[in-house]
Amino acid sequence: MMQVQEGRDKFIQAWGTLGSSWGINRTMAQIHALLLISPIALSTEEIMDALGISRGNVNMNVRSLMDWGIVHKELRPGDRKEYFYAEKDIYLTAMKIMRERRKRELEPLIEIMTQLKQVEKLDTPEGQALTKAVHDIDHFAHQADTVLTTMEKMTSNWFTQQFLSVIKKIKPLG
Amino acid sequence: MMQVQEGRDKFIQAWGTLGSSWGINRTMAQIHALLLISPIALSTEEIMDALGISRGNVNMNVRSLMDWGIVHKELRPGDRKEYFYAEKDIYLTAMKIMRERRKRELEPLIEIMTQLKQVEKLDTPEGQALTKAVHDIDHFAHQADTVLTTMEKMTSNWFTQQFLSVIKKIKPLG
DNA sequence: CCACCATTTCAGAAGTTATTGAAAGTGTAG
DNA sequence: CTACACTTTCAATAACTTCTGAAATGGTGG
Repeated sequence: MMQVQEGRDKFIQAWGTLGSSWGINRTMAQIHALLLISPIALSTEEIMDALGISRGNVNMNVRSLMDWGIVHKELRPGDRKEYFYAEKDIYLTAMKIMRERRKRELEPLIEIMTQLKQVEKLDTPEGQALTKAVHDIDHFAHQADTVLTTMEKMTSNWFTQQFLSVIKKIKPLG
Repeated sequence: MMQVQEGRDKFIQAWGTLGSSWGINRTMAQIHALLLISPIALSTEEIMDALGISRGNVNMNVRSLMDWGIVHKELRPGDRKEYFYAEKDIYLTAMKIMRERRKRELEPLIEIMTQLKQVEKLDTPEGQALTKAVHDIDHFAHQADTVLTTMEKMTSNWFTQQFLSVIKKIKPLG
């Protein structure tokens, strides 16, 4: 049977590979994996040691992960160091990644298509083919945007409801 | 008002940029864009000239696009050259890309998680955190797989129906 | 305001991926 | 079988991305 240490290594390695096949860099994905399976928040040094990478590298990638909103900083009283931990809810994590990609990729695409709709409408085959492609992609992008935005809202509702149901369980005591 | 030539260039450039932010390489995306807005199938040489890239590069990337099933080969009688054209239905294109990514990314992920479920279940915080992460990701991956597979089936049904409705319009004559 | 500890930045090094172009391979017509 | 017209491969190299580590910056307690 596989030992925990071996499992952790495999997990980190697998997540890194998956990350790079999405546009995410290997190290960023590995740091994310490490934090995901760490029960406690880790310092920069601990991440450096665990993955054998430099201080600068950890800093840069941890910052990106925080930009994506899937890793957070923890400050401990009487300690100047920063400790990092990952969002542990995998659905929420996936949703945040989707949200970020929608913003970074879909929105610019829609913007460019809007510009391209300004192309002079010529009745040449070339002109028509371009106009059709732009129209179709614009339409598609808007639909995709709607679907993803709806999913985002559903998730945040679901999240809010979970949160409220937890609150309800506590409140009756007061 | 923007001219057609300027529009084509912008379109190709935009698609290339988008492609690279997804894991697709720039040139592959640009060739796809070029074929998408070309009313006729293009030869290797025509693609080389239009994008200013080498023969080998065109060959490799056109082949990848055909692997994804979004570009096809056309043979003209009495001509030894191969001509390439893109699938013009943007929804079908998107679906084929999804299908391919599901196969290439989600399936390997599920496989690795299945392996990792074999990790010895220890009651240490480390062991528990790993077990939870593996379980959650496995569950999520299966759900995502189901959603995407369902979408694939819906599209192929929709496609079949479109196809059948075209057939129906023709058949009554026979 | 200084000393200290931690974070951030960034230029150069290392590593990775894409591209070229020429050589090898393929298949067909004569 | 050979010449030809194309396609495919692949080693060298170019382009790009990531990583390092040391220096600059930031912020806190004394």
